Amino acid sequence: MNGEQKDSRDRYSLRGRVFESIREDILNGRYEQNTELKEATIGAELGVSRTPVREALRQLELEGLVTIIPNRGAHVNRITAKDVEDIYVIRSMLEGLCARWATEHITQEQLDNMEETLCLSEYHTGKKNYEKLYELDSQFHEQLYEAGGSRILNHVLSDFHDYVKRARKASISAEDRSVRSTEEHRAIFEAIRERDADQAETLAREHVKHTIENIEAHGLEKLM
Amino acid sequence: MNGEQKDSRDRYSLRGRVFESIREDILNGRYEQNTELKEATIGAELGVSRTPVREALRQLELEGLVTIIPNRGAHVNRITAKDVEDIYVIRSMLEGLCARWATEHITQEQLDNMEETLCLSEYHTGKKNYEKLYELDSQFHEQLYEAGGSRILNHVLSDFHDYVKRARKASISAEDRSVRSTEEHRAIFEAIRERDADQAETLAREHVKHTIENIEAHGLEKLM
DNA sequence: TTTTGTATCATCGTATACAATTCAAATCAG
DNA sequence: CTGATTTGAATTGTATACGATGATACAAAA
Repeated sequence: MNGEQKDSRDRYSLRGRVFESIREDILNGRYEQNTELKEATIGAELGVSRTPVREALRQLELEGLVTIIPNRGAHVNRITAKDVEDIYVIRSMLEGLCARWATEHITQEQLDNMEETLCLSEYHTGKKNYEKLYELDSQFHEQLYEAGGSRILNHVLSDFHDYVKRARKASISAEDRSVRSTEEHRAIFEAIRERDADQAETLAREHVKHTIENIEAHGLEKLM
Repeated sequence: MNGEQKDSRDRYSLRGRVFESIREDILNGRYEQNTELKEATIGAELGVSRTPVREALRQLELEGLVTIIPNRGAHVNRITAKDVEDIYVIRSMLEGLCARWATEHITQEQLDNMEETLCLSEYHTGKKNYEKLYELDSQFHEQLYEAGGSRILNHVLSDFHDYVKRARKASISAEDRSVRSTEEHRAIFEAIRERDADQAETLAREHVKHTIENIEAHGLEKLM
């Protein structure tokens, strides 16, 4: 069901699979806050030894999704409602910046790919196929991050994008929002294609702001 | 010589020490780009087995400081001049946001701690003690990040702050810049204390912008 | 000469073994 | 009964063993 995957991540090694598995479980809210993650237990559940589990936990610690107390163990650090709010404020600024940079750097091929995503989005918006729409929304933003041409900015934005996936999923599944969201994507794309950096930046900022407003209107607290 | 250390990082375990060691070496530019990092070699150099080295390399991979090709090995990913430029643009926005949030959240105790740092900075600016000044500069910014009250924002800003440490060190070691920088810190602090969020945001943004301008004036390329 | 096959070797990926640490329950002194 | 101490089970931290993977060199074939 889930094709999304950062290129840098190793989905084939056991460690990579364990990492993705625990990460998804945390980001999808399948653990209570502070749930203890025991190496042996997780290893047994996933049918691997402690070694790859340890490595995965160490990576998650660096991301802040897990807290490790030496000699005591690892605990889940959920993304809180406040985290989501903070991320949206930060993303609003940074996606604006990214759209600006994309205006300066984007290639014709990247433009074509974005437009293809956009067309599919418009099609599935009509069909109210929210599952697919979420995927396309992710894809549009990832293409934007790529087009920004900054590995640093891409890195933080991609992480944030993952962290708020639950909120984004909820948001996109409301009909009025999905329509507006797709329209806003189109507008951002047009501004980039027209090389209007100011407009692209403004639209991208507003788009992110509208998204969080929609999420909060539907109740962020009860989501997280 | 180096007291700085994120609380979350484990400096006592072998893995923690290996992680910090390699990370410092990369951030201080002691490796060529794409240097191959062999688990056994590093382990031998630091007198530990491959296990903690592997865990450290996996963490560095997540940060983007190392690229791991499955079954082939780990390679150094240096921070490039472009990365530094990008980081300063991003930091300019985010430190502004952080100063704004700090204005809303800061406690009296945090204000007192910042002022103490500031006094020491002013003292050592006069003494031209650049080593100490760099440390105090780091401390001021970390206190600001803490005062912002957002673990998410703190996390990204702290990482970025580490990533540009070489540039920051070079910048602070120029007399005119060190004086100006300390003055700007003082101004940001006053704005926060006076609860003037707009002013704090503007000053923080400008401070970061001035820093990168100074660095570029002295030649960023040859630094990295 | 170029290509292809194969042996060898360095290195990684994972499992396992063992040491160190923590926490709590049991024991003991007062 | 209280509080300190000991003991032991559970868990993590580190080292090592072993199989798997991919690189390299060189020989055989085209």
